[in-house]
Amino acid sequence: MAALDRSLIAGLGPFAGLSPADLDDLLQPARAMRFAKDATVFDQDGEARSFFLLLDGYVRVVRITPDGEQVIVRYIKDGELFGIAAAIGRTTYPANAVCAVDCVVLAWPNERWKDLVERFPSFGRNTYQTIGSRLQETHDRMMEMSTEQVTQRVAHAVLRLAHQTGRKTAEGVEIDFPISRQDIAEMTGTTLHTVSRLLSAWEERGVIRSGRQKVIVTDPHRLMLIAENRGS
Amino acid sequence: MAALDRSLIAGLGPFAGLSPADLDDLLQPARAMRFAKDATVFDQDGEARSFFLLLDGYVRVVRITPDGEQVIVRYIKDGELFGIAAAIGRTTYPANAVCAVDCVVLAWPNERWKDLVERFPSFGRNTYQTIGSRLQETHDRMMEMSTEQVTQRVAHAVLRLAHQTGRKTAEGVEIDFPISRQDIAEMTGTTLHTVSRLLSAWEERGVIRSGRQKVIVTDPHRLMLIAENRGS
DNA sequence: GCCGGAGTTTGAGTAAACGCAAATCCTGAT
DNA sequence: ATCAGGATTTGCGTTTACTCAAACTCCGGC
Repeated sequence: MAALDRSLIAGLGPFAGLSPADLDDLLQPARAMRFAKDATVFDQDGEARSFFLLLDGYVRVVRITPDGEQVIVRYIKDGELFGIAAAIGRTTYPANAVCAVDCVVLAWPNERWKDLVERFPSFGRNTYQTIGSRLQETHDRMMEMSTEQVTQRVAHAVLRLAHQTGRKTAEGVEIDFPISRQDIAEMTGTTLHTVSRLLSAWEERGVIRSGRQKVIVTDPHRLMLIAENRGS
Repeated sequence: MAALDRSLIAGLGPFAGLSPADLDDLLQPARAMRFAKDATVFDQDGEARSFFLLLDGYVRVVRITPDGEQVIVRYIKDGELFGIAAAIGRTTYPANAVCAVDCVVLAWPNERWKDLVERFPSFGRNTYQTIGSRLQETHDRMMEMSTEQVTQRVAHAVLRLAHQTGRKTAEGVEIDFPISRQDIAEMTGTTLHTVSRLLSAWEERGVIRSGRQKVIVTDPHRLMLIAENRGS
């Protein structure tokens, strides 16, 4: 196997502040892998053997309830670490990771975690910061679930997706991967029917354009007003 | 000021695996503080100057929404760290910390965080593990909020409190600090009215005994069935 | 012992969102 | 070009839990 090139990961958040030589060292134990759309990178409760960096694509992190319902925890975009159970002392993965599109992934064996963090402290710090901001985000979503009604939650979710993974087009900001009504429902704790009704109403009023597994936000400001419960 | 005695923290989870000498070192920069019931240890968005260990009492971690609603994120019990913004690279506290009863707290200046973690790596590992399990717990609650209805959420919350902070009495397991219907509502994303109706119904059926700011679980098994949506 | 106020209970009406059902649309595969 | 199946839309009845309102209870302080 040819060595991986350091340019793959140079400049990515988790590796900020590392020298070219460090990057080479860090890449040494990593393996590159490809996954087709809808393939799972790891399974909930499966033994955590590796931690991952998403080089290209989008990964959906999904938890399954005891009675089979799905909840989408977050979307991972390229440049982000995921499956970092090792960092917090877990031995199994807490959720499924499913590719929303074809993906390219780097995988490190979990045994190397301790070693790598010791040799590259800034990598450790960056990773813990990532975990911290995810904890923060999760709290934010928990607050939304507690205090907002469905309309606002869906508006917030769409705005968040557009902001984090949006791609500018002629019509507006388009969410950069295929996303169904069902997906949005699983992010916001509602049903695909309700999501469909909301999106239809917003399209009516020119706030978004949408189609099969596609959402384009054409009037972010208006959508923000809806999210804040201050707009039509 | 007299030096703090290492027996204060010996045996607590965050300090597992440290020698008596290490404990003394660790305590060196710490200050003990007392807070009366309802006093706030730190404020949401306030500059994070310290991180804390709860020596005695119970602390409620509360987030306030932009329009003033409160959401109880978690309860801290004695022996737990809290306000560890520094560990995840934050400079402000993400929530309020309010004493549910009179409390005794140790506070370390945030500047010492990096230093302490470097000198006592096991302390760092334990702390990150704590953060990890809180992330986990938060995800669990988010799933509950997404997929369960109010009855089950309240049942789960009461069970969790009884389990984590319960005190055995003649009648059953009593939650160890004063907790109002309003508090339970703010933990589960509902209203005090609905909580009151549920508790009354459960008391009717002998599952709990309750009073002013007091809840005793007399039939945990039955309550668990309710939480799983498999019981009356 | 009395009083004030926070905490709690309970009722009635209402609104939000779900569940079910059926029709339609769209896309990728053949 | 056709077709099958997933995705979406939409209507309708129902349920859940909220809101508003009012009464009640109990504890702590004077």
